[in-house]
Amino acid sequence: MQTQHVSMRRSGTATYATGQETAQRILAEARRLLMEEGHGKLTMRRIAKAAGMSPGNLSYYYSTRADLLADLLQHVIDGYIEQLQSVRDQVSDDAQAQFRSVLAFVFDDLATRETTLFFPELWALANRDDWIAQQMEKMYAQYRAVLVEVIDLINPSLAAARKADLALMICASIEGHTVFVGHGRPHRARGPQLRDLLIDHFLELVKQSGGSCEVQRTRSP
Amino acid sequence: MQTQHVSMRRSGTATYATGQETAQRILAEARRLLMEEGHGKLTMRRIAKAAGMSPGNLSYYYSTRADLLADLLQHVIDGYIEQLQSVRDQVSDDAQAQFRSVLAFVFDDLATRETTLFFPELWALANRDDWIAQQMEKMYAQYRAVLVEVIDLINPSLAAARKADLALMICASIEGHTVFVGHGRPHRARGPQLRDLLIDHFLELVKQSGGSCEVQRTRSP
Amino acid sequence: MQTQHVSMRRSGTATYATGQETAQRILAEARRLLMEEGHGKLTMRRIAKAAGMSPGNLSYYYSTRADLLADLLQHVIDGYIEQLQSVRDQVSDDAQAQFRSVLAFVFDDLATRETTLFFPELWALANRDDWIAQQMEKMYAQYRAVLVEVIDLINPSLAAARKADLALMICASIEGHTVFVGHGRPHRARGPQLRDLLIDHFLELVKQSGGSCEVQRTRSP
Amino acid sequence: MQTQHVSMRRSGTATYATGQETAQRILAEARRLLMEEGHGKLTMRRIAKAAGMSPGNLSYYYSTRADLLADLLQHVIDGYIEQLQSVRDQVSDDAQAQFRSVLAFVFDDLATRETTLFFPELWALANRDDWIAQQMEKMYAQYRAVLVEVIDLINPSLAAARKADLALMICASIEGHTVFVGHGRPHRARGPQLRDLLIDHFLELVKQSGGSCEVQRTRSP
DNA sequence: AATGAATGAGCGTTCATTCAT
DNA sequence: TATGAATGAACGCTCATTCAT
Repeated sequence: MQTQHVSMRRSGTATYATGQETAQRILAEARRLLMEEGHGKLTMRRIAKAAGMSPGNLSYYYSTRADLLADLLQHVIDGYIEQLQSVRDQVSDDAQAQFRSVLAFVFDDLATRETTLFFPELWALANRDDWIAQQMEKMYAQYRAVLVEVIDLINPSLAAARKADLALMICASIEGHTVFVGHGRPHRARGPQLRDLLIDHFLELVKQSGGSCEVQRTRSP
Repeated sequence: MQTQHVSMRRSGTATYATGQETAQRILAEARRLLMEEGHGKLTMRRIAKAAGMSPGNLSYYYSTRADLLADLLQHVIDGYIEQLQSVRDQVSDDAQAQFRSVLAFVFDDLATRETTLFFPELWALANRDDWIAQQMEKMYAQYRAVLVEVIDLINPSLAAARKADLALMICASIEGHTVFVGHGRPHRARGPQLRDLLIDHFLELVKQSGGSCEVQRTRSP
Repeated sequence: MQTQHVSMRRSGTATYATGQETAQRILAEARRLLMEEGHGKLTMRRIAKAAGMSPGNLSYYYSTRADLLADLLQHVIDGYIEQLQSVRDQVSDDAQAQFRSVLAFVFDDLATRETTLFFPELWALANRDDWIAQQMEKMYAQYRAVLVEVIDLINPSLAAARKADLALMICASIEGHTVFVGHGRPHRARGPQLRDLLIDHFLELVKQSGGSCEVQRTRSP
Repeated sequence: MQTQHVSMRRSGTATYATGQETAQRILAEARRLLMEEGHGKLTMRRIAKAAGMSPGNLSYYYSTRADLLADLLQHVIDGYIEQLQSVRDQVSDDAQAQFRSVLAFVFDDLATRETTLFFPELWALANRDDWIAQQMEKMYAQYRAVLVEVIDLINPSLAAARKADLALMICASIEGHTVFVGHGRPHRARGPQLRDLLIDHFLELVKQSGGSCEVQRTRSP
């Protein structure tokens, strides 16, 4: 919308080893700053200082703040995707156990300082910037793809659209808890209880859910 | 219906008619700016310009940005609380119908442009500012209090702590949908389906849920 | 030079009793603020607030800051003159005792918080504003007039110009101690010793000083 | 002769030639402004404009006004110390001649435009800022150290504390004349007479003064 | 005699960005 | 690759002042 993002954001080609390292350092420090101070304080100067370089040199790597922000987001999001996939690869055989452990991982992660601070910033940013919204959706799509696979293992008879809806609802519901039981949030102490309550309940829903994704006001008899 | 909220932070007393109008205009424009542009662009100068006044005069009404932000939040939050209470007062007798209509209202409201834009900003702000976090929690506490009452009508046998947990979980889960099915968000089209699916299922959960708030891994007979 | 001071600075005529009181209050509070915060923080707003009135009303009494400052200076200076004269009236007969007590009063006064804070501000202001310089000179002239009278009592044989020079030198020397032994200054503890040393010696000088005001490199026979 | 003082507060490293020049220009213009306009008008913007640069660039060299002020003070004070020491080094052998020439230098310097304008500002600033008070005291301490040495040459029998008191009293007395016989001040014409009167008199005092620093009310045989 | 309301300039400071070296 | 140096706009905020009421 407002900002035009190109896929190649870094202008310093970072062909030498030192340049590569510097590029990594920039993203790492920017990530740290974003988490610890919020995106309002994520200024070029601060990033440059944190990465031990001059503002001039930072703008050699990223000529605009928007470019840096774009790469940073990719960087952070990639990290989450990796984490999620490694979790999924670890658990095995039992479909329900997989379901539980994937959701438990996400729920527990949401209470980390990093995630609690980062995601609300991301959500707010996605409201103003299409590119960010797009990257965010990509990330969540991958997350939901994992969920759909596990749901399919548990209840293959469900319609595809139903599975997608269930995954979306589960994902959204869990994300919503960030604001309430996240790091430093008022109901953090209820986190574990809510996590188990939510997971149990969603598991039941997946198991018993009918084959249609049509609205079903009543499910009785 | 719109109540006139008395400001706690404004130093301009707004005793004259013109002052009253100006005070209203400030909050209205600030609110609009917060939603349209995000809190990063909610500057004193921009608000002043939007309200058609000099920066000096704005700081006659609000001597600091924090004061203005505080009043703005109160203003917006009070609006939500009012809406919620009026919804609750409208629905009648049947407890389950009350449950459905309160949750449906919140879910539908979340898809309005205003709410979709405002709440993520609020969540992000709450991470950096204790006062905002506190006001936000107050608002959600009132919301959940309504939920707890309705839950109590449906299933009085539940332990108090269980009711509180259920209300919290329901509230958090619905809020989470803002980012996915809110205004302009990628899954907005699935909103109605997700709403009904979620509400039906939470209703089931409330009805069948055991009396204890302890973790119950198995719920089968 | 820069500022044009008129003799009638207050525009509010203060014909009513309440107006008179308000005018007094303004000066009193302005004086207090000047002493406690320095003239850099002596703003119209602060004075208005301290005097419990609106800035608008303050500018009814003093339409510009310069006017207020002018009256304030007069006010403060008048206070000092009064004090000095009352001291002189109190001491009696013995000329040398009068000399001692007038100088001791000035020296001790210079260590009060008010004087230590006020006079350097005055000196600095006098460098930029002729009117202030003029008022200050008037004040010091009155002070030195007293000194000259006392010197005359002690050693009438001195030439008039010599008496004036002595008074000026004594006055200047004592004032200089403000910066060193004034309130909160590093050598405050030596104040009493310096005072007595200085007074004793100036007294000797007055007593023995020859009749001419010409430069006398050698005083030996 | 002019030594290049290394700044302690400047953050711009001024490694290039242009940077060096700019740094010099800033201090020079700031000094000029302080003397010409007074410390109340010594603003960052004015300094920047006077030095022909943008406010942004000024704050590249001095990130805060306090830092600039600190360096400026050091700059000016260092200049005075240097001057004083060079004066002292120039005069030779005769102790009394040294005494006369050091005091005469200070007294004459006090009538220069720069000194008359600068020192009252310094005294006023020292009342509000501890750091400034401290630097000022350091400067005067060095000045008095010179005086003490010369006093010691003239009258070695004096107690150390007595010498210190005498130096302090002489220093304070001379400084006090700034306001009366300084540049543009009403009694400037009497300067030379007062200078000689003062110096002669203090020299007598130093020569004849008893060995104790105790108060001596009577000195007569 | 007093207040509320408003202006517009100025403050110190931070910012993204540019460019010569 | 990297730094030093510079710009100009914007930030929140305070100020003296004005004026209708």
